Amino acid sequence: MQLPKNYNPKEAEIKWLEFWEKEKIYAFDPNSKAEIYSVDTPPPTVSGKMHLGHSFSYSQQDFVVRFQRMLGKNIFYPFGTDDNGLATERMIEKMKNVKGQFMKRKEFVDLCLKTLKEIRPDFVYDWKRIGISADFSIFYTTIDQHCQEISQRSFVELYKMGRIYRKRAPFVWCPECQTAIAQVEMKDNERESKLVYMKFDTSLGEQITIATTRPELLPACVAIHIHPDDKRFKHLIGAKAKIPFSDREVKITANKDVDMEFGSGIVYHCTFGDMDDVKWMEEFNIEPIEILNKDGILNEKAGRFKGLHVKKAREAVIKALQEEGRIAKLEPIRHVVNVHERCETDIEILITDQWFIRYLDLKDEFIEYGRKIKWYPEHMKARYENWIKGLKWDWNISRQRHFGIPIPVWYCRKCNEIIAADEKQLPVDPLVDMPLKKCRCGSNVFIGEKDVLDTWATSSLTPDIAIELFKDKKIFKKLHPMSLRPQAHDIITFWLFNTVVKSYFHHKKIPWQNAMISGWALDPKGKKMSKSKGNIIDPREMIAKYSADSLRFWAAGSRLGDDLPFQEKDLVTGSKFSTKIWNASKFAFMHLSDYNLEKPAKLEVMDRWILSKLSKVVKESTENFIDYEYSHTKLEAETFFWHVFCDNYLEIIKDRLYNAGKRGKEARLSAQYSLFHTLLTIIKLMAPIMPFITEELYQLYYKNHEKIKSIHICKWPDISMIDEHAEHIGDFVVKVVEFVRKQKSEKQLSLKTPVKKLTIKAKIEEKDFDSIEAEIRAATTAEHIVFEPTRGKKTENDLEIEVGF
RNA sequence: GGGCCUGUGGUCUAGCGGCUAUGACAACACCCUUACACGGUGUAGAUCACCAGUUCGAAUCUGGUCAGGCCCACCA
Repeated sequence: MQLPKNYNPKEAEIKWLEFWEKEKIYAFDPNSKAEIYSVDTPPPTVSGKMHLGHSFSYSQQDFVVRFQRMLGKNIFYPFGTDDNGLATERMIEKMKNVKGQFMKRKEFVDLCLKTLKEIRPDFVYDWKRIGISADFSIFYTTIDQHCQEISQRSFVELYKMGRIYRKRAPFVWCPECQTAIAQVEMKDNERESKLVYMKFDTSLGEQITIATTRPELLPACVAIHIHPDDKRFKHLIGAKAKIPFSDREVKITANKDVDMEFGSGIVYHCTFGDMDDVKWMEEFNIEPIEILNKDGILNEKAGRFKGLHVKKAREAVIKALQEEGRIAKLEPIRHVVNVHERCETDIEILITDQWFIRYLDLKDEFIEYGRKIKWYPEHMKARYENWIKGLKWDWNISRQRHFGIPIPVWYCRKCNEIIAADEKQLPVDPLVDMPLKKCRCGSNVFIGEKDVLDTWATSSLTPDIAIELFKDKKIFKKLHPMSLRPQAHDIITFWLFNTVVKSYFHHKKIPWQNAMISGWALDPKGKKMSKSKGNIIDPREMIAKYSADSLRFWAAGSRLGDDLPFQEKDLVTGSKFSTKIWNASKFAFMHLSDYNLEKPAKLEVMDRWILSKLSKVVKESTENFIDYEYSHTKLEAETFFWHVFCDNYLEIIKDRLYNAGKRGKEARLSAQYSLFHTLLTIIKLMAPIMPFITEELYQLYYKNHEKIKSIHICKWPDISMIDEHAEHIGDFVVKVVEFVRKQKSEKQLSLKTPVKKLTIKAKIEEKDFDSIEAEIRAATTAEHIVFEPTRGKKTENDLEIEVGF
């Protein structure tokens, strides 16, 4: 069998992708009796492009899945895309140059759906291209009817449980997107700003100075706070302060939350500058004064500043204060403001009607559930618990957007009663559909809820969504809880946590037994990759330049959970590995063309040596893979292949393979047998990491013998041919060979140069030496060998070698 | 401010109680050896961030310091 000189990954990888799909190699079999391994695959957010971080973490989960498949398990590995929500909405607005808010909802939603349909196949192809072995026929998109139904059903069930409520409450709001956003959707932006020192009159006659970065909220000031221990000001507690530009007076109250060091040491309490303001509002039972509209423009309650946008109002208030001589000073300040991560707009806190899931009373249960899940790596659990302990708000699930899953409720026009959809009628669009029953008051005139569900309210149901693609209820029992949730560490606090929450409510069970948490791909300097920094690496370019296998090989180089700085040269390593295994296989297949699986009566020492070492590698690799330590498996297989198998074993057996006449047919057969099994095992060990080239090599030679369609459904190697004695002798041979090589190298001689006389003194039995003398002779090109066994006190490692040229 | 993680030759990395501390890339020297020059063999290069402790013995365990990363909170 003659292999082409070079391996061409560009052609081969596409060929095998098509083969796997056509032959349904990764299909889940709902009727199989084999143990199931089910995966709650993260649905990537459709953005038209896979980024390097995706290829990193999805490769890592794929290593594990492919390993589990080779253990003979029935793999349930669905694939979905997350294309519901604000991210998609903004993407479509950009792509199509439209604004959702100026369109009819239906029209906009249709445009989104149509556009998604166009771009989705390309997007999903990126995942196929890196060799993700999901069953792409088990497919969902979080905006499809199936997901809508499940998501709305979850809402209705929770509503019936009394877990969902609607409340008018202060909440984080994006004036640009005009929707409520969650805590996790915010990010910090550092900014140059002015700290404004404003002078207020008090009922005691003296003036006080208050420092703020938000002077425009002046008309919304509801109180002044002073620390009760602040000697400078405590006499003012109980007095009143007059709000400039209005007739209002507010109370000066004692509040121990005040930081006496910041600004002037006096806080003005507005509606709402930050979350503290909200907290104090409740604590002191103060009525808010809402001066901001949803678009960030001040309303009539702002008096003379009405109609101005926040930023304009800020300047206007400063100017007005200056005119009245009420500015003590303006201090430049660098501070951090919260912005909406999608559009980088400063967030506001507004009082709006929102839907919430009540869950703060269940923190202990959620922590308990987290402890039932096995975390890989374990320390990631700490992040989960930390997050729960710090939770302060119920889960806001409503968004004031167009594109999303509608909240399935109506309001009775007559009595304002909330009517939830009937489970039978799901999915519904309350703006189009009507409830099945009349209101209790007898009315049948309803107003549909306009709000949609936040995307996490749906993606927290991915286990249900994926499993229910099979209508058979028995399947659910087999698949739930799922075996594995793979994901990256940045979304532990929402996607992972939210899924646990939903599973708690709907199933009273953990959603999965194991969670494997990947790290991040960082830029070469170890910094996070982001568009704004311009340090993005496009995985597609890397695949085109190297190969998907090389990219995966790189991703296997980092331990689970660790971040990995990207260096392009690391992809070269993967490609080199491919070349090496290609060439080694070329050699092996050449010498195995006449081999027919016969087992020799007796295995030569060096063959027992390699098989024994291989057995240990297999054992270690398997154990590591079971613990999600694919990087160890990769490293071990790599090192064994390159340095034990290629550098030494192949060199040593060449003589037997080429010179059967001199060394004997049995000796050659023994080498063939070992070569066959060792290489096959190496290819299998590497198959989860490098699925393409291993498939290519398998199909070229081994398939004829193994009779299984693809290497990826072959059995994971299980060999135990440990032979300590052979290892000892074999190691001795390698030491001698290496020593001679070194001598030749130092004398700048070709490795072919014959050795006239090779003298070896070692603690090896003569009969053992006889068994490998021919191997040493061939591998060192020695013409004459003198062997002296050493006895007595010398340790086993004692070895004296003399090389005479 | 709280939590978690990390700190090993120029770069990345293995090791996580006991050997002259892995390996890759880069550098240098040599070798076209019948799988591979997209290769092979070798050489040089690390006081394992710093300090203290536990121990017969620490890169490895404990405490502290410093530096970096991530998450959370705060920033009136």
